[in-house]
Amino acid sequence: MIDLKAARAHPDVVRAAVARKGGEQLFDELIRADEEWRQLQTQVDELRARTKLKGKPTPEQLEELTRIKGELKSLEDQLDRAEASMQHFWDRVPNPPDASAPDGWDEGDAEEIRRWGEPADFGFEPRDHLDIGAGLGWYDQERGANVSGSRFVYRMGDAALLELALYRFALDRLVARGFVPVLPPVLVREKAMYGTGFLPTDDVNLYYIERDELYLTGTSEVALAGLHMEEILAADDLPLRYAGYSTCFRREAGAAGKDTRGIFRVHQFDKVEMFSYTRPESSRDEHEYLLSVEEELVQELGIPYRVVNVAAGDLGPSAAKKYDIEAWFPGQQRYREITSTSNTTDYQARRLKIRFRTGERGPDLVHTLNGTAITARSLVAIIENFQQEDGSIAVPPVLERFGAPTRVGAAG
RNA sequence: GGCGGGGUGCCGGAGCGGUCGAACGGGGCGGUCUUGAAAACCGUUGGGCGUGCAAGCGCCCCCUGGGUUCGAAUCCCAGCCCCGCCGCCA
Repeated sequence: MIDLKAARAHPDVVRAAVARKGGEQLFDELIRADEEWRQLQTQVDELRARTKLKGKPTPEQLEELTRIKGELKSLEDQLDRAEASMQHFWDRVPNPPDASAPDGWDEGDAEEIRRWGEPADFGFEPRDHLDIGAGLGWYDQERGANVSGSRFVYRMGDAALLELALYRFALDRLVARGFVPVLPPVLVREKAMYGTGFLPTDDVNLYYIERDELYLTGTSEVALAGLHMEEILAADDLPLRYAGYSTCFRREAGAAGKDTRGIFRVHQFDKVEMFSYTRPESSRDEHEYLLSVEEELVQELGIPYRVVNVAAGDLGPSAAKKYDIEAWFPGQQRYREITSTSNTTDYQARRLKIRFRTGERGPDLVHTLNGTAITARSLVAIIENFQQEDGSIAVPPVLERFGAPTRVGAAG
């Protein structure tokens, strides 16, 4: 949710910002509904004040009370409806994008910030991860589809070990930086999903267990953000940094026909996710920090990549600013997203009611940020970038001590 | 799944249906005392919303949502959560 007080004080400014995400209609509706709600609120408050009596009422007072209560009843019904309407739009107006997020609406409008590393010159026709793993029994799409449907894949053999090594590697590096490692729940209640901003706008992409009224999380961001919901944190504890490892579930509605090959886009994958709670004035620095951690991890693995600043219109509802790291994928001959870090400012914190004690004034909302450390997609990048002509993979040495096989797919 | 107990402020813990946003203790903060600290003493200390430049004023909140009542933290119903015991099963 956006800052309503700021929206009332400077509607033009907020409207213009939100318009870069296509939210100007919703914003106008919100302002209109808010005015109606406030007007009714004032009326109701005044009436209620008149019903406040100490001790037993006299017969005349009783009569007066009955009259006021009748009036209150209908006014309160109106107030409830007005509030519901206001809340409806408030839930949907997106977080205003940061001024430094470029204009635009899709991937092509992202601004490239820098490149690192050189795509390898193979001297042979590079294959994609599926071709490479084919003879090695790494990825079984057919049986995955048979058991679970399309976009479900078995990862087996050395591919499984490599993946686990990658997660353990990321966790190790994050713990060394002071992140608290977490194995979070992947089934969450509606309020956690709502608070993180995936509901109500993104519900087609969520798996839902109707019987227990629980949602499967598409990222551990949900459980990590929910970890402190409805809490007032101590200022001295900030920033709080967590590293969550979990399986992620996404319906990928609207992605039909896209990236159908291999494990690039699947309904279920694993991820190590960073999540920070900060003071408002620190979130920009924290965002740069999360990006730097992501880059260090990718650099340590030696994967060539570029960093892009995602266009305002391509941000989700929660993010004010987002950096993607796009790795070079030789099998596709282009850069594709492997990690993403967002500053959601106070948007999630307001929904989740996460505040911190300021000392002077009352409690203030924290800012929350998230960033991918490693996903299975990074493994795809490794397989494709470090493939050898003989079909083996030159595994990044750092992964060995985390259980990766030293040479995989080797002919000899 | 069955039975029982319980959910009150930062924590512990009271609360005949009206004078309770809430006793008392602890903690925090400010002060007195002290060379400094401790102890002692005094004071202070929940959140949200509306309105106002502000001081302030008003409304709402004692797990959540309904209900009874002129009036509910206190009574009734439903839900959620926590604790204990039994059963079943990873």
